Amino acid sequence: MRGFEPGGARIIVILGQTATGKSDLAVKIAKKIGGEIISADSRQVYKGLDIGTGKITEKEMQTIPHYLLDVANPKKQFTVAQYKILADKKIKEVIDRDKIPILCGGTGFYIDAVTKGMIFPKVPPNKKLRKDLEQKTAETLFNILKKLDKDRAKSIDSKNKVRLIRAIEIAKALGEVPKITEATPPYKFIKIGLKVPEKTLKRKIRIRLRKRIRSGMAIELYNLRKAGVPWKRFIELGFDQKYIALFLQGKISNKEMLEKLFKSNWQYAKRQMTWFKRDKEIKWFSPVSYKKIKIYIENKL
RNA sequence: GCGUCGAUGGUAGAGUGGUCAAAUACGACACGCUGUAAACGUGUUGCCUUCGGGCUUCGGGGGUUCGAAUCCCUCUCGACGCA
Repeated sequence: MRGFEPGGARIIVILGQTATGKSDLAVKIAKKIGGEIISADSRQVYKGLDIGTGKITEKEMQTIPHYLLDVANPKKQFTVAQYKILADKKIKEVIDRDKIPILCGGTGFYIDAVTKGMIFPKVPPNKKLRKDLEQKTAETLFNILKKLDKDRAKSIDSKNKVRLIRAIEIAKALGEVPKITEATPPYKFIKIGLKVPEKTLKRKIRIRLRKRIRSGMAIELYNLRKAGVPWKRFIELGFDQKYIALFLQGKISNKEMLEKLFKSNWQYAKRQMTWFKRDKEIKWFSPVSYKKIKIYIENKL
């Protein structure tokens, strides 16, 4: 720990729904204030998933360093806990270089993991146990958890199998689920949210989709397939890759694919907003009011 | 023209005399989330309500019945078959 007092170093966070122009803004700001960008996107971490996830291109980066892109193998599952570790490290590095970290992305959970200092229990996924537990009903799982850890059982969503399984996994490994903890990070976060009217956003999503398809989103996935990523995995990699994979396999028509792609993008955008809405620290701007954003940031720095 | 089958809530699609404001899925809307988060889960989804209920719905009209989305007649539309 050197140099900065708690609350001293500033980190800019740029978040918002998909297709609102976060990446562009981040680059602009970075150039202005001497920042470096740390992605907060749960899909762009994967190598080879470029067009389909809207990953920024080399050219668009305009020489600004971007981190936490292409850090994971698409065949393997990447998780928040891993992200959190990598992000913390990168932030520190950037600050040590006297640059300003700009956290930019649309994955609310990843952003919170960093900005709220979430601490994840160090229990890696136990594949065998999970497979076992997956067979059981939510009710059964809930009862198992109750026996292992009453406290966690009280707060958990008793119908959510994914959560229940993880809780049991932790409880089995540690004897109990550690109380949810957050350690306030030693930074000050300036959270900028980009918001666009519903109609505009829908249009933007449409336009972007068309562009992605034209740029060869399907080819990109086809290449992943050839590189040995199983079709099954595409479903987990995200909606764009899911529906394109279904199309490539001849399971849905072109028309159906386009409909699903748009719908799932839009639904995602709404879910993102549900997440962001709760964070009262976010200051919302229209992506076109760059000047206002700039002034806001400069006042906070 | 004759015959058969069909017409159900935003969509698909169950229901074939009461337990039906009508399964289920999708969509829509809202919400939750501490190692899958583009994931996963929850709630609401005819109208009104003092949350007890009340009211109007299953192509249109008419009937049978204590009671019809369900049975009968008829009309409209659609699919198929025969001419």
